[in-house]
Amino acid sequence: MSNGIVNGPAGLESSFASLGIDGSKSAYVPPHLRTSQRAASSPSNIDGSGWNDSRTSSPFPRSSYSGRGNFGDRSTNGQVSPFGGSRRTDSWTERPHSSYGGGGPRHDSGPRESFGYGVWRDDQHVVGGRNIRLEKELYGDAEDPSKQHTGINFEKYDDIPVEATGAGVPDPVTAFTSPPLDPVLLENIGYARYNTPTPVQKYSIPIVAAGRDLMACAQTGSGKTAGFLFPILSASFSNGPRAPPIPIGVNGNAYLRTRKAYPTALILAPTRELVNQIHDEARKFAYRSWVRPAVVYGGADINGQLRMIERGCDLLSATPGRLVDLIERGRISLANVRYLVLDEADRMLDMGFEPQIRRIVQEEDMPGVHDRQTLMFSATFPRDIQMLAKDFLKDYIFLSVGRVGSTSENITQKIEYVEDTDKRSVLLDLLTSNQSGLTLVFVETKRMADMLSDYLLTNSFTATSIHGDRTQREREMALQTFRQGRTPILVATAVAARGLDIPNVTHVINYDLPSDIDDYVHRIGRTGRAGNTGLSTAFFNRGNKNIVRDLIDLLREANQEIPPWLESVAHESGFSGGGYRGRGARGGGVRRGGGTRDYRQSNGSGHGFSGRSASYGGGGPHYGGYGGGYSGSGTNNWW
DNA sequence: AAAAAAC
Repeated sequence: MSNGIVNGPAGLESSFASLGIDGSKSAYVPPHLRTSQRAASSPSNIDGSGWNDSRTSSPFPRSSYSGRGNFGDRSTNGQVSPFGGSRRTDSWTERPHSSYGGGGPRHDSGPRESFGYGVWRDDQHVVGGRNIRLEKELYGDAEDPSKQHTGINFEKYDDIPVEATGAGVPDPVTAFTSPPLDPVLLENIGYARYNTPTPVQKYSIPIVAAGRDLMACAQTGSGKTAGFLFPILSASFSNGPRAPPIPIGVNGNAYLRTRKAYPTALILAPTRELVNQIHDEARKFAYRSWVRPAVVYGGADINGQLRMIERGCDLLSATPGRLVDLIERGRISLANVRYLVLDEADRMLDMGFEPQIRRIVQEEDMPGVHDRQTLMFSATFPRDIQMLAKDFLKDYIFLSVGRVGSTSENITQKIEYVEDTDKRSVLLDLLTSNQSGLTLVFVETKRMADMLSDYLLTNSFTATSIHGDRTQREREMALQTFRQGRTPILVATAVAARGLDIPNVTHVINYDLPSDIDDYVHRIGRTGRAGNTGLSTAFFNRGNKNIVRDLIDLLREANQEIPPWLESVAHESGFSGGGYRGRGARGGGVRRGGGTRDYRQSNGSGHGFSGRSASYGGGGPHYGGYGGGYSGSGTNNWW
């Protein structure tokens, strides 16, 4: 597999095209020359300063401030809207980017600039016309590997065990149809070439549509991002924004009073790269609608982000710190939030993040738990985290969904005994023997990430690194060149462990094992994506004793070979509950018999859950037999 | 002890 090394990435080429550079004839740009051009085309360059901002570039559109639709650009809207979706607009979209130049937000949008963007006006959804240039940017070409996706065209869907518990679980849908999905969203789903809903989507769409809260266990690769974006966007398209909380027109014009954005949906995630990834998805599915997706995170120029949210901020993806900053500055209000999503929720609620989340959700102006819908997603959901999470949820449905093709089938997990002093040379051996696909190497410290990537470069391996001490620009560059196969080896700290959806990662190497088994689960989840196989290799030595019990349990669950020496180490470290047990509060075995379970289902919880969680095996034809406990499924070694 | 996340 070429990894796209040979064929220049389409995104880069199109950026070159807009620069007047013929990218197609010089696919390779030496690293030392790459920076300025690449920086300009970086998908996360959100400084908004002109043409080079590929993600927010074009057409920028109407503000979603408190008064959206009540004043201001009404005349422009009027000119755009009548064309609806049927009118071809190619000629308009071929304008050179330079017409937007000069930087800064544009408030004087002319009619043609609104193609691709709709508005909410007079209590109606006025859908924007098509914008072919934007479509190419959002959806790429079918052949472009860097735009490929999870969640398409896999027959294995029907084999995946699903368990939904809670009172009154709605029947799953079996296809993308309208209803229940908004027709505009359906068109966007078509543009993105998603054909069939994944299991998590089959359930999340009706659950969210029914107004229910949700706690969902699902791996990256199971389509969970679309799992929350689809129902949220669908309902938003139909219902429009909430009325601004600030009385308009005390003096006839609230316009001047506030530059505050009032997002309808807020999505929180633990790393900057992850919110970026979510934002990219949101842009695809919000196309032509009134919903303006926005993204804010630290480490990047805040002024560019301010300009971006001025141009519209209806569905906001954010890391917690920067969001709090913007709230303090009075530029974002959460008063209009209808939907709150915590992605990688177990991380968001663990010790490091929980206070910030609590502040955002409970101590700012966000509507209370009964006046919003709250959705949580994660690949792992320890019991203690479930207990914490219920503070933010109301009568929720717990959904547990496997991956496309069980993880045990897709990922071969190897454990090698390697002393610290030998790790480097063993790594070189591994890399030499494994040449196709992308390799992700996890280390425990930022310092080690630097040292190791430097060592690999010295030994003629094209590697780069990503960790929290690198600048945001460097981080995004590393991720981008990795995705494109230009640097097919990425040395990473835990920053890259969760959620990142990178096609073609064929090998995950745990150069240093994490001390928490859930972290291990997240890390190896970067490979073995839908329809592909993946290899995971871990270097183990006596310094990793703390994880040995959980690791053996996990390997056994996944039907993996367990090296005899590993059992020995486990024996050495003793059986009695002395083994490391994570956060202590998790019940029983770590993998809990084949899936993370709704803690409300276990006996003795004494929480008084009413309505006896109705274990649900799915009403659709494909889900028979997957009721509580997965007892009916043949292969159920997933988690 | 380390990593992540705001300036």
